Amino acid sequence: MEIRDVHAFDLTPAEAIRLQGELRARVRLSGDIGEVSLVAGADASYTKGSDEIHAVVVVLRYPDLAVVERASASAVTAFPYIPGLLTFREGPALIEAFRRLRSEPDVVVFDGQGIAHPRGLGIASHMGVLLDRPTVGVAKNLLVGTAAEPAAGRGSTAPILRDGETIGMAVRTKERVKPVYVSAGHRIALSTAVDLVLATARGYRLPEPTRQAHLYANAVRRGEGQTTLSTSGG
DNA sequence: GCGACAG
DNA sequence: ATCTTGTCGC
Repeated sequence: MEIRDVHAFDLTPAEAIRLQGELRARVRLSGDIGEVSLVAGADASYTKGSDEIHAVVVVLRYPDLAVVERASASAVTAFPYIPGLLTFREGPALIEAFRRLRSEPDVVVFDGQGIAHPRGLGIASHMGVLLDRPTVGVAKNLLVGTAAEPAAGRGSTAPILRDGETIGMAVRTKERVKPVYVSAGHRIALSTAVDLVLATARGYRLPEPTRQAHLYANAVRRGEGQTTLSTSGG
């Protein structure tokens, strides 16, 4: 993907928090993503004891969800994991993976929060602004806010509330299985984000874009990353 | 001051 | 996130 600006990541936690305050003003919570033909999933895997990170982006064709491209980038993280500052740890490697991507996905699903974040700038929103592309946050756990338990059936939802405001939606993607927490990332409405998650979740708790990204990230970490129909790197 | 805390 | 086998439940 084309990525114009050079973005700062080498910051102290205090500087990172200040930058988030500036970037959240650029997040847009609306926008018609139009006809989706390519959906991407982004994720990262780590090597046990080291700070080696393996970031990947997997592009799937919509609606059949066939994988059409994979890109990866491995690096040594310079930032520790601090709740609320995840992007400063995974962002650099993810940006490189996107830089190596040839296709232009219509929307990207991230493993983590969108605006359901202490400062309204989870990894999906942050990356959305940097990539200037529609993004969705799909987290396995909440960072802020609370949500009631959605009904047991697939497709049931319950708003993620924070100070009486809806910042996301708990979505049951699979019957009787713990819901995922969806929040708008950038250039997308929450309802559209929820629709996309349900439309791409087929048989598993996690939607296919993130599920495929998970699998590929682990493969890359184990040195089994393909090159055949994908873009490799690292 | 005491917990909570995406991946 | 990662370390890890079998096991209980739908």
